[in-house]
Amino acid sequence: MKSTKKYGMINADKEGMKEKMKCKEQTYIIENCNTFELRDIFECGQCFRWNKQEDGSYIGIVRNNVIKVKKQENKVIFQSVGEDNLQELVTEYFDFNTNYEKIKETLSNIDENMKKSISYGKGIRILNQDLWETIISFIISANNNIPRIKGIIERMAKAYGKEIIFENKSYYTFPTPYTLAQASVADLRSLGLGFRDVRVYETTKMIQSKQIDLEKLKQEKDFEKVRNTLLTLPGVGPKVADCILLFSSLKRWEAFPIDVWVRRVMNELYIKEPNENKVKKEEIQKIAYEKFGSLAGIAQQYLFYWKREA
DNA sequence: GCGCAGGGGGTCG
DNA sequence: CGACCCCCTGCG
Repeated sequence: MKSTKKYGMINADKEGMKEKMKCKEQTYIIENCNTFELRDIFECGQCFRWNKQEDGSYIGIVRNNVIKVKKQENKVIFQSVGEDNLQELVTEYFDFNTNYEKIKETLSNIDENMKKSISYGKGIRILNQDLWETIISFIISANNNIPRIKGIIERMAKAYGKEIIFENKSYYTFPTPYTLAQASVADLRSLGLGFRDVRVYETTKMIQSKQIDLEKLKQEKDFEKVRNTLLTLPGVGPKVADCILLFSSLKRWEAFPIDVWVRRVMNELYIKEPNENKVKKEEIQKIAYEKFGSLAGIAQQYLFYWKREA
């Protein structure tokens, strides 16, 4: 592993502050990197701000940083412009302190289905994404499709985030609760949120005012308490709550988001009810815990990715 | 090519 | 259990 640092600049933010943010240009390389496939990580449905480039690399925005990732054989190369130390950021965000080889082994021993789905999505890692960003992103995901979700988030970032220049192109950070709270319902509607405008507006107000304190929520150990708190946010129902629990820095692998794809695959593999719509969520949940235990969320991700792509 | 219908990572009332 | 915004996609 090696790491280099240079210093560059990005432009001032949109709040009219004249001083320029100091921004590091960094590179970080991991050799012999197991369990890391760009496509598996970025296309398995957990994130919305990574885009494939023509050369096969991916560029994404993480906190106040733009990161480019490419893979060459067993080597992963990260380049960034932004505020944070790249090595620390990457370690946390890509969950490098977790041993996925071990998790895959454990799950593979459960049954043939898991074995197959893992060999399909062998490079998946569950990202530790910013809690606030994950909440808003998955509220937007309700009854929506991925290209449109991505478009909405990009427009929100462009309107309320900070600009960062990376390789002569502009990127925009995800808005903070404070900056997004300046958007009216009509502003949000004009960004294309549709009926989700009120939900995002009200959730933003609740978080910005600390009526719901995300920092405190991160400290809370009790799973059901955290989940129930999330469920008080407008636009957050059971499925969205479970996505937030699983894909954010809350990092709760016991969360098991059930959408139409998961229902389909769970029914097909384990329940075998002729009419899959008759299967109750509670039953799917129960079977998931019996089979996968505290790794249910990760198992879900392999199954979801496998069935959806195939 | 262009226009149009169908539907989508659910939530809420 | 139906409505919900609006883009994206696919087909004619």
